[in-house]
Amino acid sequence: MNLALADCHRQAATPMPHTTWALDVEPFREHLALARRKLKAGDHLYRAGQPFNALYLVHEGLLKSCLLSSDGREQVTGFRMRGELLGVESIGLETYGCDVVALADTEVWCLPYYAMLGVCTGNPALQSGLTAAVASEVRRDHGWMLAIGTLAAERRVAAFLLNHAAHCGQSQFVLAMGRADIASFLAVQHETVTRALAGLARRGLIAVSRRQIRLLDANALRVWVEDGAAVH
Amino acid sequence: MNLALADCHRQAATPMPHTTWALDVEPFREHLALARRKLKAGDHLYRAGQPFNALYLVHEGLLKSCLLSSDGREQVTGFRMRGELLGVESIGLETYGCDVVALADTEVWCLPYYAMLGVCTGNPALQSGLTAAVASEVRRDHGWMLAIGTLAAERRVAAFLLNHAAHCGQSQFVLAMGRADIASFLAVQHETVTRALAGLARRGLIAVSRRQIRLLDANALRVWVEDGAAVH
DNA sequence: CGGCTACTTGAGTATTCTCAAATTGTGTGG
DNA sequence: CCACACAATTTGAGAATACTCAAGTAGCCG
Repeated sequence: MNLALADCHRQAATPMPHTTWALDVEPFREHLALARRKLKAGDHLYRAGQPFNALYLVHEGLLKSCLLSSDGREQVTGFRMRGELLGVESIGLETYGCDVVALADTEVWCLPYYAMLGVCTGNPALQSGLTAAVASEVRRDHGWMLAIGTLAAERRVAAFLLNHAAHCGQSQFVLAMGRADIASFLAVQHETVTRALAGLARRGLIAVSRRQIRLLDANALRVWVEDGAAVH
Repeated sequence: MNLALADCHRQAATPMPHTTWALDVEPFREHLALARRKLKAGDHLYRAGQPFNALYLVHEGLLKSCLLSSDGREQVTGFRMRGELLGVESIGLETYGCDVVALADTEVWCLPYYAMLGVCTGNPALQSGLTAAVASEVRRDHGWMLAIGTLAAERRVAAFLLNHAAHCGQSQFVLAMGRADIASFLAVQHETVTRALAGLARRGLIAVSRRQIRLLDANALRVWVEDGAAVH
């Protein structure tokens, strides 16, 4: 059963679209007490090196996951919003493999991993669903590899906005992440993100004011992204 | 139990290092007849759109997986060699989500997915191991996102070579993939790969002749890659 | 109202891309 | 076994994108 029904307190100001949940937690809820955890912008959900013991399902807010290499390089590997899973990258490790930081006020549901596995025993569909959820992370990452490998900076930013709009279910939204986070994720510099947004606005495809974004014509934007690739 | 023991016919010319298997197939072998499949360079293991029904464990050879977008952009999302799993990105889908092509003469073991799930029922450790294998794919992808997002072209190529050498367990090897495949994977142009290899050779870090590569000093190479990142 | 951080903008530079051509290696047929 | 066609790789030169550094602006928090 989808959890969207549980979400009956949404505010009129922000019409909540139907949420697609990465994982159906109801079967687990029957056996486990799912703790909630609230975070403020800047708080860490977990850090690389801490004992891995739980996955998290985002109920509200936005988080980023960051990978830090031994020599100090840093990479934002993804953003997660309502309905998405966190921590799957660390399954099979003893400690978390990256940092996850809230970018806005956030609430997550804790899914104690080993307890989950216990519930899965005797219910193959559950574990299989978990495996599928992890696999979909792989596909998501491959999708971004495609974007980063084949699109110029301005089109990457456009693809990012389109993706964000699709997740929000809205063409107008406020980016909780800063330019630097978007830049890291898209493998460009933060000034380049700024200029890309300005460029998209100049083309009449979007309206930008700081973190407030509005897609003026999402379809035209998508066509423009794909057109650039066709020029060969 | 590790399958490396089964590999007792290796040729003297190519000393086979201890193979780390992405998945322990012995428990499955007890219940399933694991078919083998041989491919020649250029053959497809599977194509996007074909019914998803099996994972594959590479026993010998090398393959690439490619993602093709609706508007014609193409991206190599990874290379897989002995011991590595293929098809995990398609778990949860009805059809495979990308193309996988052999880059050399290759042999894979077929792991019929739904039969595997059957075997996993009643053996939680097995399914949990499969989930962990998928999760490690996520980590691998994040590692490459880090490299692509934070390293200049020449250093990306160096990182690629170091990774390849580590997988082979040798500092001298023949790349089965062409410059274009490496280029797509690393998000640069194929001429850039050529120039990067020439540059690394000029620095005395490697020796290159077509696809024959030799790391003259793997440690120095690694230090050089990480040094470039430290300049900030 | 400071002081701070995030964002924007500009100018010059550097890396990488693009396009073209030359070279090398490979496989095939004579 | 050689000649030839083809594919992959290399190299060069100029152009373009994106980066770097620096300065200025704007919003936010205390």
